[in-house]
Amino acid sequence: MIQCPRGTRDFLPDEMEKRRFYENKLRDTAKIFGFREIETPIFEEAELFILRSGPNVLKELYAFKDKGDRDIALRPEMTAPAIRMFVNGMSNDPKPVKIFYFGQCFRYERPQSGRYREFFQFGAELIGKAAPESDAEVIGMAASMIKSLGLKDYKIRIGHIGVLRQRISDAGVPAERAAEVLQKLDKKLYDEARPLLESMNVPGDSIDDIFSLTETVGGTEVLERIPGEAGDYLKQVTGYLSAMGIEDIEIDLGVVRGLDYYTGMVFEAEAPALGAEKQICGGGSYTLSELFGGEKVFSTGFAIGFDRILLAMEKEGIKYDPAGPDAYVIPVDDGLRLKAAGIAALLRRSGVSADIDLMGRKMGKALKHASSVRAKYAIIIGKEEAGSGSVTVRDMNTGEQRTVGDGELADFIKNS
RNA sequence: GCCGGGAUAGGCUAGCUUGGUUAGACUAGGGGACUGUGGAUCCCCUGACUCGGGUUCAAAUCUCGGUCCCGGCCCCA
Repeated sequence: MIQCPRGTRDFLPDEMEKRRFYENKLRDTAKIFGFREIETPIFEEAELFILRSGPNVLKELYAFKDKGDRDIALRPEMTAPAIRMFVNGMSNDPKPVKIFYFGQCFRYERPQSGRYREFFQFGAELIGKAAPESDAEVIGMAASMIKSLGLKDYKIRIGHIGVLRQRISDAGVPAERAAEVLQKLDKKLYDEARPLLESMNVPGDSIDDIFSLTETVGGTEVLERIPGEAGDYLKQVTGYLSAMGIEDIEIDLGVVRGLDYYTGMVFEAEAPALGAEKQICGGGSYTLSELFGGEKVFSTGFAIGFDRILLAMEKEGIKYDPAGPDAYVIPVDDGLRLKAAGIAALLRRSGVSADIDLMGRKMGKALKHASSVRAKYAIIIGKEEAGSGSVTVRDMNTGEQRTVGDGELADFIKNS
């Protein structure tokens, strides 16, 4: 037997129906916010991702040479492709450009719960503006998406990478070593960060100052403790969010987010029930287009880990019930199979989902089968009714039956 | 990449400690009891020891390695 490659999954019909249902909830929310869907290739030139994330991403990239000796990589995320697309084909579109995408991404990592080698991301980018108002629009959409799925136990945290970068730079950390420091701070590894900073001749009171900044966590009231522009900026962001009715957010200047290209506001959402892989959404404002040969354009975006958020919903007991066909057509005997095929076709032409017995089952077994495929109605094609151009319709929940003329059948089912 | 725990029909499992019947049950699927009425009951059938090597008269069981899953570390764009 050949199994799925490590870290990949098959989606059986019940699972697939559920995924489509929730994907479409996310799409609907994005459209309501005025975003439009795009699609980019599943593989790109490896260079694209190296430009965005640095050469160390290579070890977790599905990268290979194609037959034309091109360096290709399966996409590990979709922000870089989206911005590449913007630079190539949308840079003169009216601003802001608001786009969203849904698709699979690939990372060569050790799989565990909520982490696959092939996984699905839903993301959006607002390109052409980075201001409190547009940042709030993006955060607000992310929050609406999570809510639209019905997830209850989650937390959204907003930070500002600019203020921390500035403080580190002011303290005398050379620019090329900032990432090292930020990485320790992201994990709140103060015991490791302190000697690191000391080795860069950062004075002790500056270190304490940096640490306390990353510990600025709480409701919007902690914004009072953030001096200067960044504090004002976040105040405005939360002001807009509040006007949009979004209050359940936390300020956390310890939200660092790994990459260099984030410039200001950053945010993430987590579902605590998921344990180690609890982050379900991450984003912020950035500039990336200039790396791909375009003009420098400020953008704000985020991505939702679709697999993880479904997992979190499952842990909360959110159930999805797959639907069955509206009608299941059963001929009473073999002489009526042609008529049954005609009735099924009639229903389908009218937009009623209709399944039909193809196994040659007898009445009893056929009804049982209709029940197990969750049909709403069984359409029984019998000799007696056939004479008068009608069929028997059985409500599979109540067991009630009535005779309906062939011509009225589709409307009868649609209107029920 | 590192540490640890697992894997028995489509699903859920018994058996493994202490090697020895035809690998058992439940569920599912197909058929029948029942020739035009389901979710009940009964009967029949289908269907599994993750893969490969080793030990042994004999391996689901002991052992080594691979694969995959799970928990944690690293990473997490």
